[in-house]
Amino acid sequence: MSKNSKPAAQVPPYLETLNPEQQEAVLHSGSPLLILAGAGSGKTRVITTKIAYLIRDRGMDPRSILAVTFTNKAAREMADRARIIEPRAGDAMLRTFHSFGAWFLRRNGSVLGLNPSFVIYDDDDTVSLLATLMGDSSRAEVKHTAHLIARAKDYFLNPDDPELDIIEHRSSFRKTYARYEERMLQIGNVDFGDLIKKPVEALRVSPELAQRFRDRFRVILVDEYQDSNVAQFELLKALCGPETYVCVVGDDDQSIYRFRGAEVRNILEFPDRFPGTEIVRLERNYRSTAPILDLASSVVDHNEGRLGKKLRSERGPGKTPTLAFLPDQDSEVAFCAELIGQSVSGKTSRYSDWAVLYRTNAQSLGFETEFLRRRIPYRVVGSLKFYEREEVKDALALLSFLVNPRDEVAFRRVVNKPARGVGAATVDRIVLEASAGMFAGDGGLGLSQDGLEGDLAAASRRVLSSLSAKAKAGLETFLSAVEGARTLLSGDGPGGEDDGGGSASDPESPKTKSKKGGKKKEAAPDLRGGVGLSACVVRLVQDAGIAEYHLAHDEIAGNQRIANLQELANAASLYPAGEEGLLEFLEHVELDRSMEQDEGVDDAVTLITLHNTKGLEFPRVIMTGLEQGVFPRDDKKGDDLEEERRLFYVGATRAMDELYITSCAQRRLFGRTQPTQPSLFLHEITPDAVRIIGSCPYGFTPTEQPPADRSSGMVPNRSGPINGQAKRSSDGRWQVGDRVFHDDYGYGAVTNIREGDDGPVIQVGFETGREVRFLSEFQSSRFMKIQADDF
DNA sequence: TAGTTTTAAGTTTTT
DNA sequence: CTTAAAACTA
Repeated sequence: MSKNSKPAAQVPPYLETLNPEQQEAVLHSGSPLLILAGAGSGKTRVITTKIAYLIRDRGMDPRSILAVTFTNKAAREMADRARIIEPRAGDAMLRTFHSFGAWFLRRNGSVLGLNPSFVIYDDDDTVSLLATLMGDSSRAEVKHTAHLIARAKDYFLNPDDPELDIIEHRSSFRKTYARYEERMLQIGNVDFGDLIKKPVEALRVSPELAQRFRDRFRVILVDEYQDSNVAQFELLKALCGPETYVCVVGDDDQSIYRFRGAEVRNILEFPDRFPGTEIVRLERNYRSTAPILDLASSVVDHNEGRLGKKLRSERGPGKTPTLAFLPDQDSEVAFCAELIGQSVSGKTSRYSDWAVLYRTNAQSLGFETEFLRRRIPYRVVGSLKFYEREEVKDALALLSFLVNPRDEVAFRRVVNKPARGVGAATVDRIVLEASAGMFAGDGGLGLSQDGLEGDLAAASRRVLSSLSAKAKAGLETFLSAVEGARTLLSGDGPGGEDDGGGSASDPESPKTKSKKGGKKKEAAPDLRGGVGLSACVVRLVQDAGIAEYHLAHDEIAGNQRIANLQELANAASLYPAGEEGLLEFLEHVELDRSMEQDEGVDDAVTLITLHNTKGLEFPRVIMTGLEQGVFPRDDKKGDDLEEERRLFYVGATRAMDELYITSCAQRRLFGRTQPTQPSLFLHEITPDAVRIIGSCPYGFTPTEQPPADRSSGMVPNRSGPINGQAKRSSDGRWQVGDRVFHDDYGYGAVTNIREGDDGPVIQVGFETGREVRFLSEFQSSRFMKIQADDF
């Protein structure tokens, strides 16, 4: 309704399929723009089209466009879709806030004294560092403090900021925060919060830098703006000059990241902060049928303090959502499996049409084991377990230390792993020596001139001579491992050709997979080093003894540690050799942990937390665990409760055609079964917006009985056929070819048996392709022999 | 001091 | 019930 008043006539053809509001949003120019986009209103389409339009019809240089999102998934999707409309969109900068911050700091961090080869500390690393600063404090206390520091950075608060009291008023916190910052600066690494906060500081410190960026980015688009925090707002402000075109997109009803500093006021007050803002509302929902939207709205309507908007379904009537009351979580899992199984075998849907939503990651376990048992293919989204594994973190610590020898956290983690006689006392001495080197006024060696400040490798060498023989030898092993990898990394040096490490320029990784040499007790585990970086990773992991260390554990517990290390090395092979490539790899690992585990399974049910569903859609959705204490969590009230309610809204509006909600009468928590109350949100649903099945708790009236023919099948008893016959597991000996079922790995067959030190070791090949070795007569609860006809 | 056993604690949600 | 931290022993 403004300057772009007659679109239809002059609109390019690719815009004609947009509705009038969407067109207005795409064509708008001249003033800041706030797009209030309800769920399923074609928001991503508008942004991608707008990018394409700016390039194609407004003659914008793609490189002058910056679009930021909150998740890597969203960034990728946006890039893909924009490129389809306009190939040159590939040159625009489409990144997450954090990835943009890292990109920025690598190039411009020097104005703050930051070395370009910094490593990004994750939450665990910051806790480790903080622990060294907080000496006698308990682990919980350290974690809490780490959280407060992260929060402070979200709010763009420094240790000396008066407003820091909002976060924590105790003065001891200020001191700890200050010491943490100081230590971080010495180490030369950054945490997540720094990726946002430091760019703002850099832009403020250097007006020339700010001007350069304002000249470069003429257009800035922000997606999911309702989840931005104060620091991100400051970054946006700092990047914007008077000429910059700003467009933010969001939905206040979908703000679900308050807990990590998201500030809804950013979107509520955007028009005040950016004078002259125009607002476009997208209120036509193309995703869900009307009954689904009715249900979602009836709950979120209970929130106060929203901008208020009315979503209309463009799809019209549909199936009434179903609310199932179930006795316990086992029934809930069975209910979902049954529902999906019947629908798929009845050919009314595919597995990939379905998504199971839950509040906490821990809830996925039950679904995983039952789906494995029933052979329902599934995909768990966003479980970042891989990078949290001990062996993977060890390998990454080695690589981090290689890049930044001042990295105390990484050093402490791996210098004495496996045990080499370098104990805590020795490590403390080295750390002290390193920091002494920083301030040493003794001109004796001129230590602080050539970049050796805080260098733990250099400090180690300095103390070597004064150590015991054992510690000295151990430390030398470690140092030479790192040194060897450094040579391999930088010089493409000839590197030992011993172990298939291969030259870094080997064009393809040989697929000559042989059996793992089992019998021999030789030390070197069979890791293969493929191309480029991965050769370096393998070399380092082997030389430093990490591979050997974890191989020992594999034999005992039947774990996958060596395989995981191999997987990490494989991931590294995607990056070029050399320090540049290594930095890229590490940054990717820290910033994008979503493993693309689409291993061939194309038709699979999605298991996902409610938070992770943002931006996604599925034909059929099951929201589980609608009980007080689970969803919402019991201590939630006020603003926090409203946020949980929005989370409900987000979950429900993911559904296109069918929505199911489950609630259990009792649930196991910490191993104990406890009675539960139905979620508050269930009470808030308009009674006729939902069809209820199962036994209703007090306070709920069934609107309709379930169809008689189905109700029995819907809530089956726990004893499946497999369970019944499989119990007699451990009688008799194992033979090659025996069928097994394992709670974690699923179905498989014994492929090899051999005598180990502690009894027979059997090797099992699972359907997923994994080969796992198990020791003797073991954990029969997780692992059992089954009969052929069950299989 | 390293590796084991015992005890306590804990699950939000994520870049 | 599972994991991490303290406590304990060889």
